[in-house]
Amino acid sequence: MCSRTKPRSSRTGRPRSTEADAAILEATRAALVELGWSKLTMGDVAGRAGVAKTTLYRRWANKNELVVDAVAVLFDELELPDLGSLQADIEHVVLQFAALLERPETKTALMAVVAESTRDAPLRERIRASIVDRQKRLVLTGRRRAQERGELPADRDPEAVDATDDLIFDVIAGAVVHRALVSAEPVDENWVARLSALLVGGLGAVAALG
Amino acid sequence: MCSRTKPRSSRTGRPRSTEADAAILEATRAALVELGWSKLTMGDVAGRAGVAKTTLYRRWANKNELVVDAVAVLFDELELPDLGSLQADIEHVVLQFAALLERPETKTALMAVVAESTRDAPLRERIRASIVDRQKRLVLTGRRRAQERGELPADRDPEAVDATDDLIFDVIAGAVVHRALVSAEPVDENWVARLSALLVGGLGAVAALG
DNA sequence: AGCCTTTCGCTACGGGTCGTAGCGTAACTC
DNA sequence: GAGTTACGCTACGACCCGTAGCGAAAGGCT
Repeated sequence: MCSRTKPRSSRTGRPRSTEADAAILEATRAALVELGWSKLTMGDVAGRAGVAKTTLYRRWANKNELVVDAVAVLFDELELPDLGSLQADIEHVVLQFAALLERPETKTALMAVVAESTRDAPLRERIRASIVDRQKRLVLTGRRRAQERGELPADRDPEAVDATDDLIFDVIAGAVVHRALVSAEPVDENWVARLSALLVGGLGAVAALG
Repeated sequence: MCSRTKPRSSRTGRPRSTEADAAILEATRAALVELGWSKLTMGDVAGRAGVAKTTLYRRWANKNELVVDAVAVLFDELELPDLGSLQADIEHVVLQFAALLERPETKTALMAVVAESTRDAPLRERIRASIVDRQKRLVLTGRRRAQERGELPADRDPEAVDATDDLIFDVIAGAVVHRALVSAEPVDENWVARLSALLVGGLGAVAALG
């Protein structure tokens, strides 16, 4: 980020209103809660934010990118405190992620923008940078801690480690999303306990693959 | 299905054209491939199918339900041949499911209708009945076969069995979808081998929870 | 201060899609 | 043949999109 000669407001002229930025993103989340993704319109968001519609289009090219930015900040809440065991860490982060998916803003927006991203590479990259990578970092630190505790063996083949990290990430995030949005059933302690038991029990078998 | 007094074409009057049904669903899939979910319009589908727009609205209330029906038939391809071991069965069905998700019709449509279903209970039920349950059945038969082979212990607590079936379903389907659509990386033999190893290795730990 | 540049709110617009209504015609049942 | 329903077609109001043009506001630069 900020890699190309820092064109921050291009140095001259009237600067972008940061209050407008915040108001627009806040209005977008409010509109997502009330209307949902499909009925959200740019004009409605502009009205809520007390801003002209043209001001939205100066900042975001379309509804998809606006919604990604509006929802991305919610994923800053995700943290991974050290609870002393791999299983406890997993259960904590899964419950956190599930709580995030229960919020109406994310519930209606996340799948929608992912669906759009299948035909829009820039959008896919934006989602990856502002949402997906932020979650994936949790997997890396969780594994590192488990290795420091001796719950997992130290790294041997770095490629295998990366592949396993990718797998665990897709399994955890995918399972929670599928449970919450497709099966539409609660992510409660019972379910989380089973999922974490599956992961902790299965990680040894995966590591044995080398 | 057909539970309420079988109103099949209500007995009198001109019957619905089954050719039109097929043409519309086929046209919907073609439009999904060419245009994707967001740019697909009812008028365009009607034109492709050689049918008036009003004919579409007599059958489907909106774009969501039409697309669900158009995509649902693709999930009939999913089968679970007995390959002799739980791990082989898992790997086969995962590769099948991944191939289905690689098709542009399903890739663009599946996440979109799931996103819509978060605010549309009838749509959610339609997806469950015509797509989700069809996949879930594979998990049940896979488990049953593994038990018959002795790879998994016989049932004790039926509630625990149901909970584990639900978990396995969400983990497999969720992981594949997340890998294919969110991470946007290939579901290849390497990845599938790791996933199935994780599942087979972890199932014992889950069963121990009772 | 004055000039330049950019953003702002506002209005208006053409283009497109939605979902429905109304019509005359076609197809099937009794 | 009479009754009923589906069909194709056209037209329509309503809505949303994304942009253009305007004068005014808010900064930087000399």
